[in-house]
Amino acid sequence: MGFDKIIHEPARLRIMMVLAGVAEADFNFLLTTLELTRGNLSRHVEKLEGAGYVEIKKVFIGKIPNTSYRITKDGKGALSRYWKSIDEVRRLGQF
Amino acid sequence: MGFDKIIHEPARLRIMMVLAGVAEADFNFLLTTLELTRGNLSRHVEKLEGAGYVEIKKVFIGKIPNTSYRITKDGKGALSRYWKSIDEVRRLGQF
DNA sequence: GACTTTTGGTTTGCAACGCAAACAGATTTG
DNA sequence: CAAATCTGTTTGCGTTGCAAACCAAAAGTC
Repeated sequence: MGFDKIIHEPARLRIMMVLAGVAEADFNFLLTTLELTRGNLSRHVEKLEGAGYVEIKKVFIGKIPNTSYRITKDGKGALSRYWKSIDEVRRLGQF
Repeated sequence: MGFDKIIHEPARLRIMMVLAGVAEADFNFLLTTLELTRGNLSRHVEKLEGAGYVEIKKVFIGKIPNTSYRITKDGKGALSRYWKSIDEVRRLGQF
C-alpha cells in the first residue's frame, strides 16, 4: 500500500538510482551529479545507511578524507520493490 | 528536480489516480477503494483542493450529506507532469 | 608564521507534514 | 430518549526535510 518511505523521498531515490548504476560513488560525485547541498546529502545518505540500503566507507586519499558509498543487496532489493509498487499505483489510471 | 510535493505523497497520488479515471467520486467511494481513515482522506483531499487539483462538491442526498470530488484540468496536468518526472529519475538507472 | 580560504563533511533549529484519535452534528434505532 | 451510526472535520503530536551554522584539517596568501 504505502511506499517504502526511506526510498520515496526524492533526494534519496535519486541517490539510490545513481548508486545502483555504479560500483561505488563518493561524496563529491553525488554532490555534483545530484546538486544537493552537503548537509542534505550527508543526512540522506546517513538515513539510507540506517536502513541498511547503503554502506559508507571512509578513507584518506593522501591527506584528504574521502567518504564513499555503495548500495547493498538489501538496497537493491528495496529499490526494485519500490519501482514495483510505483507501477502498481500507476496502473490505477490511464497515465 | 524535486517532485510535485502535493502529488508525491502516496495517499494523494492514489486519490489523484482514482479521480483521474472517473468523472467524479464521493467520500465513501474513495474511503473504501483506497482504505484510508476518514481523517486522512479528509485532510489529503483538502490539500489537493488547496492546490487546485481537485474540486469539492457538497450536496444532500435526501437528508444525508454527501461530499464528492473531481479532478481539475490543473490536476490532470500536474499528474501527468508528475509521472514524467518520475520517469526521468527512473532513467537515471539504465544508462 | 600568522592570516584567510577552501575542502569535506556533520550537526542544529525549525517549520511543515502525515497520521491517528478526538470531536461534531445530524439521523436512525431500540 | 439514550445509544449507535453516519459523514466528515479538527486537533495534537512525533517525524522529517531543509538550510544554515558549525567544525576540523589543508592549502594558499602576505
